[in-house]
Amino acid sequence: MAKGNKRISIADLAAELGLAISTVSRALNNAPDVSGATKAQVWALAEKWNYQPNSLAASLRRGRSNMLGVIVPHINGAFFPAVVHGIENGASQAGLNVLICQSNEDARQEQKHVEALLKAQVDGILVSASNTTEDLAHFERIRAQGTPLVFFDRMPALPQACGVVVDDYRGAYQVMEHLIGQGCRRIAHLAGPPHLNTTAERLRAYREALLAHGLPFDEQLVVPLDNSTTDAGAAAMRRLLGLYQPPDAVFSAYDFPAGGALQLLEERGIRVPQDVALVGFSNEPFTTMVRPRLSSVDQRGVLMGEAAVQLFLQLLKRTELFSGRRIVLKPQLVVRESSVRR
Amino acid sequence: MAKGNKRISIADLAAELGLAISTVSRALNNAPDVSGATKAQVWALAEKWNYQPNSLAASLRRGRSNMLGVIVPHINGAFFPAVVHGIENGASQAGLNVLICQSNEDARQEQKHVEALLKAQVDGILVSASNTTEDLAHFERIRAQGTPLVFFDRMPALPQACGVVVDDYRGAYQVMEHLIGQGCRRIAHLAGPPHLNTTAERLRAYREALLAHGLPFDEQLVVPLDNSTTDAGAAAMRRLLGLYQPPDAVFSAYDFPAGGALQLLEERGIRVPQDVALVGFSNEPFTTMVRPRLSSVDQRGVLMGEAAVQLFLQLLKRTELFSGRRIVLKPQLVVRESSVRR
DNA sequence: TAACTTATCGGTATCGTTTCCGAATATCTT
DNA sequence: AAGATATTCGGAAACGATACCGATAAGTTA
Repeated sequence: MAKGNKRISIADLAAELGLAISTVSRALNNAPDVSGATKAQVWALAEKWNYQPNSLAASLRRGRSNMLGVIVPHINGAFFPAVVHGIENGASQAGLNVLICQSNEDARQEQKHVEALLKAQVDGILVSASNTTEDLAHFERIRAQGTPLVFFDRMPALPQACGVVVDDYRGAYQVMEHLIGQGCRRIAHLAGPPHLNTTAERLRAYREALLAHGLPFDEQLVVPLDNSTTDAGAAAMRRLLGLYQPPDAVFSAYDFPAGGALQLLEERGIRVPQDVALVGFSNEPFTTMVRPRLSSVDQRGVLMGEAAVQLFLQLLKRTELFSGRRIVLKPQLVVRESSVRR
Repeated sequence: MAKGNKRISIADLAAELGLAISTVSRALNNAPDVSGATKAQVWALAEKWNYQPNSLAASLRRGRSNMLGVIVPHINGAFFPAVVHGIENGASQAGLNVLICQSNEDARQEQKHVEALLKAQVDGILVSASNTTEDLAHFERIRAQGTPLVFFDRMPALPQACGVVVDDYRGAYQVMEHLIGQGCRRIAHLAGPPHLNTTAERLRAYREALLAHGLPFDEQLVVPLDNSTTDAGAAAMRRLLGLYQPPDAVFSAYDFPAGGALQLLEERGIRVPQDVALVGFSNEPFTTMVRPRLSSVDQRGVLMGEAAVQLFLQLLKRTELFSGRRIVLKPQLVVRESSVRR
């Protein structure tokens, strides 16, 4: 072992081999203008001395850090972890490290994370916007810096934003057709935030599917959720049951509130799906553990993450070509006991 | 705006103000040997030009990157996301960025991630070992580099490893005392991997609690789980039900298998908790959604993450003082319907 | 008044790479 | 055999910041 405990650099290798630093550098990078013989020498010594390149220095010189910044609202539930997993798949294939940040549905934290990521010189930023994000200045700033930016799932209303989303409208529409096909005529909707593209689309599909099938759209049947917890779902369900004409089906924009609604219905002795059919959204693992099993819509998390990285890589090559480009994934309705009437 | 689209450096600021680069640097760092007047100048211009320090350059020079590497087996379920959340809390307080990697319970991926993190010059590494980690060479390498290393939850058998864990023995022992107190006399255990400290401790507590209460230890009642899924739990439960003398209680080392066992018992028409009492481990959110609600043990994820960062910070100051130091958190038994007999 | 602190700032080496450019040798043309 | 082209390597300038050391001016002390 050379140099005692100190970390060794290409200068050390160069000195030992009597080569120039630049030659060692190109040898390690397998450049074409280094002979095979010297490459072999360099590689051998690097191996022997366990040389670890200082990626900070390389990044500084190159101008890029080989790091990908990711901002998610949270990593609870199953969806965002799945996306993160997909991102890591794609990133490791491309030789990129991934910096993950949680905004906790807080716009201020999101801004902070954007600043931090830009300061850390990430090569690109992948973000799913928080619930509370109204001001979009920090996203503009990313573009201004020339850093590739791609959204996933939650896309803010930016004209030329790139991103990959699931076709929420289509998924929700399938839910509605399914419920209507099961004979439900008075379908309620537990709605997410109206300013989120995802939940807005689900609501739009809810409405348009009703009208398309000659069913009335009753505003009383649309209950906004304060958050995506079981409690919020139970509260919303309680309100629906207090109606003069309660619904015979509930389509929830999220799974956990659907679970909460299920609990309340159980307490009240209302049968699911016979009295009230129930469908959620996200296909959380717990949907198969409750009784009756909860129908839901799968959002293709892993696929979404991988697609987001692909889009980023394309953006890296030719920014202008992919401006405004968005990839739309097909969701998958998973029908279970909670919505099947016999 | 100056310099067109280019990112500006302290050299630009220095040139504009007629100062030396070094002075600008110290001004920005609020060094004591810069006058208040010039500091104000520098800060004003930095603000006006939206100067963003290049942390790569600073890190290169300083020798530390302000980044914390984290390796988790996965971010499914609720526990590890909670830990990650705690880590982010602690890290952001300390001004550190967090690099999160998933090993997917694969020792090879874990090694890869260690290499990547070391190459990325992280200031420290926080890791919960994978299921399949036998060879510990990559952990030794971290120590050899002088990089602080702290484990959480899953700790390998390294003599002087630092880490923060939950008292699995205590938690499991409480479970057993609870079950015995409920009148259960033939308690089975769905066991996790024997080479993991966590699950090994749970098994040990299972055994010792039995003996301490004068109950026999029957090897047939200990069923190893292939993984921590519901299917594995159902399979294990099936095996238990095939026994000549089936158990009257099951303590599962994880929640999801407990959920699977619950499903199977329901299918067979076996009442929980009257015929078989059931307790899991991890306190997953779904435990409150199934019927009967599942008793479980909370592992204090957020707290664990924060404690891990604290331990890292101490390690950073005085490595030698905290060698072998481990923080032990108290778990919390949460009793629900699945284990309460009346 | 000379010497000595103190406050403030400039110059420069350095961190470890990459990359451009040019030099030296070797190989290939007619 | 002389010039043209390829191959292989070395030198040196960056990248952007930090830190050591020395210089200058002002204030203090004897």
